[in-house]
Amino acid sequence: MTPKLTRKGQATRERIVAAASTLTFQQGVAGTSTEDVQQAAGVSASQLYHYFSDKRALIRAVIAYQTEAVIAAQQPYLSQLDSLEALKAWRDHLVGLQQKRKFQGGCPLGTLSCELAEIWPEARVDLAHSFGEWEAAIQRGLQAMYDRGELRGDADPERLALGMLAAVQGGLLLNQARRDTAALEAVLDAVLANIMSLTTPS
Amino acid sequence: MTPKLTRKGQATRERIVAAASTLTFQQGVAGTSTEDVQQAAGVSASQLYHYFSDKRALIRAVIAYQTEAVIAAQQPYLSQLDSLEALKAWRDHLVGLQQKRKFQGGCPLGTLSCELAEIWPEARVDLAHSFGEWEAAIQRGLQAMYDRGELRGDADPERLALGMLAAVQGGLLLNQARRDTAALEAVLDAVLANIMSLTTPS
DNA sequence: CGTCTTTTGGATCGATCACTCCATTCTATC
DNA sequence: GATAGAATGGAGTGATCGATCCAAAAGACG
Repeated sequence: MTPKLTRKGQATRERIVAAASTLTFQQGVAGTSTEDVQQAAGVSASQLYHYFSDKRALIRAVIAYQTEAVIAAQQPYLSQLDSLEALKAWRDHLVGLQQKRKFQGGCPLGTLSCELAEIWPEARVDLAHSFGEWEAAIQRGLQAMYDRGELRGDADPERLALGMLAAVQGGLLLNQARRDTAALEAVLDAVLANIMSLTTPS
Repeated sequence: MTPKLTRKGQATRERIVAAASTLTFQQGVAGTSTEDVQQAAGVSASQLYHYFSDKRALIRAVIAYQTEAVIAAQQPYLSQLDSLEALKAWRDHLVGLQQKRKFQGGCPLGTLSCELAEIWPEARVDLAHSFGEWEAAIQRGLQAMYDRGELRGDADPERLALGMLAAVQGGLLLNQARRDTAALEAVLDAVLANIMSLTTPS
């Protein structure tokens, strides 16, 4: 089923996915033609269709690529969500990243989901799994706090993680539309304050 | 500048905008061809281009149309945000609406923003204003609570409203991807709990 | 009724897009 | 170094889409 790939072939495939990811992040899926990808990756049409059966296969690879990229970028913060300071550091990281990006692009997964969810069921399922992985990473951090007794017994790490992820997505969406981080900060601070109210008095 | 429109012409124009709004909500802007709109509205190509200079002009009309629709749908709840019960009623309304829609489509403005923000600056500005109107409507409700002394002095209605809007957007985005309202409920409840913690003890 | 403007029908055009095809070059493995 | 499979180059194709044009019908208004 899977054709053999030489080292050179793997590199070319990777280059195509990376170029497609950058372009779709900047211009959307519909706004990125296969020719755009070819040019950005420095490959010919036959190369692109040698590694991907069609544009959809390429975009699914982009989804996987961005999922890994997003999780990897968050991991350093999420892996040691052991205190409220760590939560705030994560918050500041997100806000700072958006400022560095000049408030452009929003969340790679969020924009993909918005564009594809209703018109391509398989992509929607892929992205739901991506969000699931991200949520799980947040949840592990909160669960660690819970297990250490830093969160009250009636706190629900799973539900808090899901709400946190939703807050990030909504904040980034408005960040993109408004070209400032006020909404992102407001919603993250609201959610963080809620978590803070669920900590055990020390 | 604006050509004269007879009553019949106004009706035709309205029909085109309504059809385009429905289609773009279901399939996105890029996924909706002018021919799709023509067929759904029952008009010919010359009619569409008689009332709109190009597809962009039509989409800007769609943005205005959806903005009014969204605000109008929220208004009954937002206009009397005079208690925590009213906030919860609004929350339940949003959740119930998504269930009725089978979790499809998300927020009309949110999806438009995701798709257009980076590739069409004017649309981004339009949508930022749309979000601004929506936020203002929420803020008026919270301000009323504040003025009545139901919110503590250090509560910031403007910031709370912005965070609330972001929570709605993020919740709806994940609602669309996951096909359930768990994320929407989680983030709204977190934000509501935060507001509740800012109420004055009665 | 007459006439001027608005509205409508429908064919059509040029550009763009996803995708294909065939020939050629490279590379792994023995 | 021989050979089979993988990788590449580049022209080309059919379909779709946004947009245009000209002429005809409908409506407003004296």
